[in-house]
Amino acid sequence: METTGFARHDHGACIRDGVSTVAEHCRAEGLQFTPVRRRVLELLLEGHRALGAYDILDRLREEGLGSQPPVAYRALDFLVKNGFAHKIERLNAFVACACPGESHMPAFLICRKCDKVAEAEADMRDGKLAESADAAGFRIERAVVEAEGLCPNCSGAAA
Amino acid sequence: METTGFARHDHGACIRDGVSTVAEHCRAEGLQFTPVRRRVLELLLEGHRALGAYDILDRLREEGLGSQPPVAYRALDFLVKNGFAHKIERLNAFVACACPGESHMPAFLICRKCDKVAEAEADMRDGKLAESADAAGFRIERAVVEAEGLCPNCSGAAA
DNA sequence: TCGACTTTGTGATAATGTAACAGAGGGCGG
DNA sequence: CCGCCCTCTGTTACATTATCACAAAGTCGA
Repeated sequence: METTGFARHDHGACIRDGVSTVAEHCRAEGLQFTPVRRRVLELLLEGHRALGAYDILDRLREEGLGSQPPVAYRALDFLVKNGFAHKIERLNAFVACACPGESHMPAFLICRKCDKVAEAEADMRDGKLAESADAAGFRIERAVVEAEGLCPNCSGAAA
Repeated sequence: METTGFARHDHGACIRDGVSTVAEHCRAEGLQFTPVRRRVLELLLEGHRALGAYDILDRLREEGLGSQPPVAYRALDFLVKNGFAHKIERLNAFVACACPGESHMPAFLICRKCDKVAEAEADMRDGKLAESADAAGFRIERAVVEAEGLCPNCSGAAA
């Protein structure tokens, strides 16, 4: 999988595609893609940035879609549980998934300057960590992989 | 680096060594290894478990070493900043570093049953993630790698 | 001893996340 | 059509995690 997000691309299509892909998945699996959930996904897709739950909540409030924390958290839980979004633990924030519905071990590249987030494939089944875990008899079920640094745009502009 | 923490070992020595190694580093670098900081490190070393800031604070309070959140957070900040402890983002909790003072890219194996945490070496400079990052022109500076699963002890006992 | 600096004590508050329960709405068998 | 079940939503209250600001105390070298 390639790391989109930093590269220039047709972002309007990016949002439309993301939403429609998720909508289709929901239809296929009998999940309810309600207005709140759709709107939260759209917000997450805007900008490939991680948004805090309260940022989301503020936007929902402005739009009359809900005003209390549980509204935002429930929508986010739904998206995360079904693989349509991910939580960035380091930032206590959320991003839309780059390939919704596909089961995968996501890794994230977080730019510390512009806060954009790109998704990459981690696949802990190879590499040193897997060896260490095997050696210790540890069974990895999930993994959080979050790399922080400078994205190509910010790397050139200012070190 | 091997993943101690799950293996049986002389834990008394483990704590003593951890504390004295850090003490020495502090002397060498002119850092103040104050009673609060020392005690927090000891608490973290007890059990190879991640402790929340407020767990720490409760213990400090019992012992008359401080009663307000900033006391615990400041000691933890000191330990983390100087590489004597790490924060586990997934748990909002802290663990003592397994090899204090050495600069490294730590990874963590977190048992979801007994909550023990072992430290391993991640080294993002090889593997798929590094390739993806390179391809995207992203410069990785730090990385959070936290694997969750079952440790050897819990894996045998109950799946 | 003085002065600059670091560390600690303390109260207040911000930011993030949950529990619990009542109401709204939709599908479906009767 | 009715009533039931189930999911989703609205809302109050609260729990947990983390930071700010400022004063007091300690450390250390000149």
